[in-house]
Amino acid sequence: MDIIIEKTYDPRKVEDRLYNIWMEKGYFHAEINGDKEPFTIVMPPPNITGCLHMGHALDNTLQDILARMKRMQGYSALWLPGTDHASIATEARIVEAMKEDGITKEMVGREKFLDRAWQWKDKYGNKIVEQLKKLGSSCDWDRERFTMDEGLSEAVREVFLKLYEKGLIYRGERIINWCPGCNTSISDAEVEHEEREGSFWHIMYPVKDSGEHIVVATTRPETMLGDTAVAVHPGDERYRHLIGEAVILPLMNREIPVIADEYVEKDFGTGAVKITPAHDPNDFEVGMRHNLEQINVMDMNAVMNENAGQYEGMDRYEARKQIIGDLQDLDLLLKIEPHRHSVGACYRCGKVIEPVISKQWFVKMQPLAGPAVEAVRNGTIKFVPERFSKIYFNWMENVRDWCISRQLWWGHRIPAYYCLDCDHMTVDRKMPVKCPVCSSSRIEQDEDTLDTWFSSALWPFSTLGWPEDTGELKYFYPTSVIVTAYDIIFFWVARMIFSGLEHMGKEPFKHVLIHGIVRDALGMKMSKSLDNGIDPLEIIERYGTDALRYALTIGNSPGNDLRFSDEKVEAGRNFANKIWNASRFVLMNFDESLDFSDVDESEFSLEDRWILSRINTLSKEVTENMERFETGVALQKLYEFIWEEFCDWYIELVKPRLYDRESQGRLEAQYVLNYVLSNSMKLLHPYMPFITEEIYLHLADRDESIMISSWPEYKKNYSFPEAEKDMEVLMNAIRSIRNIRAEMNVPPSRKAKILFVTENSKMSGILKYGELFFRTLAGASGIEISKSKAGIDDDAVSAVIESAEIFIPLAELLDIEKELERLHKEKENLLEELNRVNKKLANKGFITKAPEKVVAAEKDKQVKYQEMFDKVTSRIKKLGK
RNA sequence: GGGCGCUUAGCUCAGCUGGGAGAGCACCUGCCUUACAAGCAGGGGGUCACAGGUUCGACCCCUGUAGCGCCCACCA
Repeated sequence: MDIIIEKTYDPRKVEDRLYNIWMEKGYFHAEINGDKEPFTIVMPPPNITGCLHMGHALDNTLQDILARMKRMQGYSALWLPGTDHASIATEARIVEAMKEDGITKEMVGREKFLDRAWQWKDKYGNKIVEQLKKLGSSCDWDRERFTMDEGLSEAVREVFLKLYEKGLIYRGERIINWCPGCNTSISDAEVEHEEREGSFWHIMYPVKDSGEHIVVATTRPETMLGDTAVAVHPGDERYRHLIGEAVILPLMNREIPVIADEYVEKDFGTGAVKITPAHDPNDFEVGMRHNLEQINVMDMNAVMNENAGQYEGMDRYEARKQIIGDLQDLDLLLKIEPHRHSVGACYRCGKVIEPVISKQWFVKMQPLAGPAVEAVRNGTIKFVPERFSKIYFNWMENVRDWCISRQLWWGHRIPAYYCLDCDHMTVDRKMPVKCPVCSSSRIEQDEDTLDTWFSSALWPFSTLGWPEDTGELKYFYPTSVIVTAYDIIFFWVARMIFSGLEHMGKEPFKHVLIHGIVRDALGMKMSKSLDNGIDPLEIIERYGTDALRYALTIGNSPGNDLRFSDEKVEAGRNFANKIWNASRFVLMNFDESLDFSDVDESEFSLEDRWILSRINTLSKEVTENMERFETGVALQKLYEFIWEEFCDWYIELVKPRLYDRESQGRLEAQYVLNYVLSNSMKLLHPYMPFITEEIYLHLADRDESIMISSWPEYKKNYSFPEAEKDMEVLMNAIRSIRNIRAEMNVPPSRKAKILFVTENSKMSGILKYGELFFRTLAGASGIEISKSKAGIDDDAVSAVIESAEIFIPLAELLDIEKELERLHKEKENLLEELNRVNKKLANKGFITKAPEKVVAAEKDKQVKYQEMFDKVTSRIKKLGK
C-alpha cells in the first residue's frame, strides 16, 4: 500500500487521477429520481473570455461544498455548469485581437465577425471549464450549457416575444448611457459612479435686449453647445423677472428661453441651470416638460458633431478646453470653482459614459419589480446573510426601465424585423417571410443584440430546457440555492428573480448565498490593473487543491470579504499532511485479516466511547452549520476535532493497545480508528475532496467512493456523555502533569511516580483506569491513589484538579521557593474564580431570575473552586514553614 | 444626501438564538518520542474602538460618538 510509504502528502499524485475516476464513474451526473429529493445549484456562468481567478475559486468551492454534502445526504444533487457569452467583454477582446492584425469589425462584416467570435469561443470557452475541474468541481458536465446554445437562444427569443406582447418590452427614444469606449449603449447598472475632482464653471449668458447676464454653473461646459434653455426655480426672486425672456447662448449665438422648473435648487450653484436635453438625464426630463428641442452635439465616439458649430470634429474634452478658452476671451467666464462630483464610467472599459438620446429597446420594470420584491419580503427567497435583502429592495424599488439593446454583434440578436418597404415592425420567434402589412419580402432584422444579462437572467430555467416543458424543469426547478458575490446582486440575482417569477411563475431559487470578494494579503481588491491577482492554478500547483479550498473557506463568514494569503494555504496544506499521516498510522496498524464483525461494542473502552461520542456530536453540529451555510465554522470544527481530539489525543491514547498484539481491545481500537477516520473524512470531504477520497479508499469500511458514501448522521447508540466527562477529567490530569514537568524543566527521560489523593471513589476509578495514559503521555513511572495525604513528602510538586490532588515527587529537582511561587499563582487564579462565582451567587437577582440550570452550574463551580482553593492553601501552609 | 459593514491577542480573522474571551500565523521554552519537524509538549499575550442604556448578567441587544471601508443617489 503506497499510502504507507510516503511520509508527505503529494496532491499532484492524487488529484487528477481521482477527478478522472469520478468523471468516468459519472458521480457528478444527476438524474431525475422520484425516490430522491432534488437539490439544485446552477453555476454562475463564467465568461468565455475568462481565466479562473480567486473569485471563481471561492464561488465554486462554496457551491461544490454544498453539492457534495447534499449528494452524500442522499439528494439527487445537480450542480449545473456553463459559460456566458459575455457579449460586451468578448466582443471587445476580439476587436482588440483584430486590431493587432490591422483589421476592424466593419472591414470583415457581421457574418465573418461572428465566425471569428465562435472560433474564439471554441478556443477559449473551454479553458475555464478545464480550470474549474482542477478545483475539484463536482458539476454535471453532461448538462453543461452556454448562453448562446440553440436552446437558450430560443428561450431568449421566447421571453422577448412574451414580454413584448405583454407590453413589457418597448422600443423608444430615451436618454441612455452611451459608452464611447465600447461603442454601445449600456444599462444603468453597468455605470459605475465615482467621485472625482472636477470644476464648476460659472458662465455668463447675456439676456437678450438687456445689459444683464444670467450666470449658470456647469461641470460640463462642452454640452452648452446643445443648450436649449436656462432654467430657474419658479419661486426664486432673483430671476423671476427673467422667466419667459430669452438669453443668447454664447459661442452659438442662439436664442434660448429662460424657463421655470421645480427641478432647480435655488441654493445650489447660481440657482440657474443650463438645460441640455440631449446630454443629461435630468435636462431630458425638464425638456420633455417644457417641450424643448433636443440638440445632440456629439457623435457616438463622443466627438463633437455638425451641431457643434466650429467645434465639430473635436473630442469632447478637447472641445471643453477650447470652449473655456473662447469664453474667457469673450469675458463670459465668471469664475471656476473646484468641485467634487460624481462621474459615471463604463464598468467594462472605464471610459466616462455619455448620456445621449437614442432609440433603444427597454424592459418596463415596474410591473416586474413588484412581485420580485414581494418574493423576498415574504421569505419565498432568502438572502444569506439577510442584510443583503435590504440592498436588493433598495435597488428593486427604485429601478428604472432596463435598456436591453446593445450596439454589438456578439450576442442574441433582437428578434424584431423591419419591412424595408412600409417600415412595419414585426417581433417574432423567427424572421417573417413576408411583411404582414404590405406583403413585401424585403425584411431586415434589427441590427442590435441583447444585453448579456438578458440571457443570464433566464439561466435557472433556460438551462433546464425551458421553454420546452421538460422533466428536468419539473424536478430541478426551483433551484435550491444560488451562490454569488455581492457585486452582482443587481446585474444578475435581481434579474433572475423577476424573470423566474414572470416566466416560470415560481422563484428561481430558495436561497441566495452571498459571499464577499477575495482580496490580496494587504486587503486590496485583486485586479488586473494593480496586477495583484493571485492565480488559483498556481496555488494548486504549489499546495494542492484541497489546501486552496481550505484557505478559501476557513474562518470566513458569509458575506464578508476575505484576505488571501500564503499562510492560510500553508495551514491548509499542513492540515492535509496531518490527515495523511494520521491515516498512515491507522493503516500501519491495521491488518486486512481482521474482521470487524468480531468487534464487541460492549468492549469499547473509555477512550473509544469518548471519541465515538465526540464525532457523533461533531457530525450533528457540522451538518447544522452547513445547512445554515456556515461553512467557515463547520470547517473550523472539523479541523479542531481531527487535529486535536483525534490525532493528539485518541491516537496517542490507543498506541499501547495497538503495539501490543496480544492486548485486549486491540481489535476494538482498530475498529474505532477506522470508524472515526472514515467518518471524519466523510464530513471533511465537501471541503477537501481529494485527500479525503484518497484516504477513504484505503480504509476498511469503505464504499466504492466517498462521493457516493452516506453522510454521517447522529447515532444515539454512539452517544456517551458520561465518557466525554470522564475522559475530560483524565485529559485535564495529564495536562496538569505535563504543565508541571515542562515548567520545572523535567527531562522526558526522568520518569516519576505520581500520587493522586482523592476521596471520591469514582474519581479514583477513572484515575486507576488512566494509569497507562499517565505512563505513556505524562512521564509517569507509575501511579498511586490514596485517600489521604499522609506520608506525602514535602519535596513533591503538586497540582489540584477537580476532586483530586496530584503529587509528583521530584526531590532533587525541587526548588521550594519556586514551587511556592507557582502555588501562590495558582491560589490567586482560583481566588479570582471563586470571588467571581461567589459574587454571582450572592446576587439575589441572579438566583431568582437566571435559569435554574445556569444557577446550578454556578453552585457546582463554587463547591469545586472552594475545594481546590482549600487544597492549594493547605499545601502552601505545609511547605511554607 | 441615504443605506450597509467593520473596529476582538503583534498580524489575519472566527465567536450560533446574551451565562466564565477563541483559532491560524508570529513569539518564548523544551523535545529528531518507531503517523507526522508541513511535527510534539508547554507557555506568554486581549479595559472585545469609545460613551451611555436595557438586563440578575453584554463581545453579543438598544442609542449615540469616532475611525476605516463599501453600496446606492438625476443638486447642474
